[in-house]
Amino acid sequence: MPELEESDAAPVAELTDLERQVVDFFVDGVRVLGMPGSVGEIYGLLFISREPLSLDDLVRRLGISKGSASQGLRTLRGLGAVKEAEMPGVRRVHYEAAVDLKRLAGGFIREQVRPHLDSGQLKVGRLFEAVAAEDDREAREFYDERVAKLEGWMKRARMMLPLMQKVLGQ
Amino acid sequence: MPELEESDAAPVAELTDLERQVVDFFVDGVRVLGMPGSVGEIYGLLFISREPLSLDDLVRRLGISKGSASQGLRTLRGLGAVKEAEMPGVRRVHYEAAVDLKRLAGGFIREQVRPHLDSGQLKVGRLFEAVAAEDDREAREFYDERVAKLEGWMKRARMMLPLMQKVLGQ
DNA sequence: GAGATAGTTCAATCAAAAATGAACATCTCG
DNA sequence: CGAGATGTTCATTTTTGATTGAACTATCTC
Repeated sequence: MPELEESDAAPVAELTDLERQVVDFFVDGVRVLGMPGSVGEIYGLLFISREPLSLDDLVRRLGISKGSASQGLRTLRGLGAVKEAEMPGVRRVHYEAAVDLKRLAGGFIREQVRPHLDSGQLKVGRLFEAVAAEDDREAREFYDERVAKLEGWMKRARMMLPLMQKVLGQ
Repeated sequence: MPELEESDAAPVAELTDLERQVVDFFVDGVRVLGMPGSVGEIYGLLFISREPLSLDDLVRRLGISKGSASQGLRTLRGLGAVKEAEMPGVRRVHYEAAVDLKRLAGGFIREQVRPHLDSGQLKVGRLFEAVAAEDDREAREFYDERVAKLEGWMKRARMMLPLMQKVLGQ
């Protein structure tokens, strides 16, 4: 007794159990890193696919919109998390997951971490200026100590980056 | 020529320029770490305050609801990012910012990072099971290699934690 | 122990972020 | 060319998650 067929959709292979689990794994992963779930879906499916997939493959298999897929691929390209596969004679471009952790981490740091650290740096500079404008000496000393602490925190955060690269790389 | 006074609100000291900047700094900071902005507001104001503040102080100075303040303080307590100040003869409990980076990082790792790593660990285990159910030998080998890679990534992520503690601590 | 004071909870509201999909390029090759 | 195929953009819709605020609990004070 077949259920009502989905009206007029092209027949699309459901994700296998394994694919579903991997996709979900990466959805969670990228969410933790502050990125939209669709990016994780796309990367996850590419990661567990034995052959490169086109944008249209992703749309059909994941059931997401063309817009999401396009935007998600743009993000992944920016991170260096996908590579275009050479497919002679095939027009449509196909992607595969980049699986070099060092490169992935590098991309993430460059695109998502560095900008925040840099703008934080700037803001600390402005904080010191704001502190200098304080008239009361005792207050100014307290504020100065706190902002200096903040500056130290930012410095340590920057120290983490190469260290991360080291642990993750190779 | 004074502007129209705010109707009937209790007179509340506006945040100073410095306070505003520090609060904004921490709002951005906690957002990057995936926490609600109000948590950053509260921690930021405590961080730059020369004396401990009560929940009600936070509500009035930041212009947030009692609910947000209560919930935000709960989160910060969970992280070990605030301390209750001893104030003999004062009923209402007052808080001050904990400013030991090692402790802050430890709290963040314990509350926000560890749970994700643990659940990821579990999921990788289930992935290996799903791979084992694959019939085609070639496919199974490919999947197995990929999931093993994932397992390796998780291991490296776990290696990062003590390292972070080390760089940030002391 | 009655009334005030302090703080928490949680259903309802609101706002920020993500996803959609139609319109718009840009190709490709017959 | 020009007709299909491919991919991007972006205004709108949807979803998610944060915030509010009223009701409630617990605790002090006299």
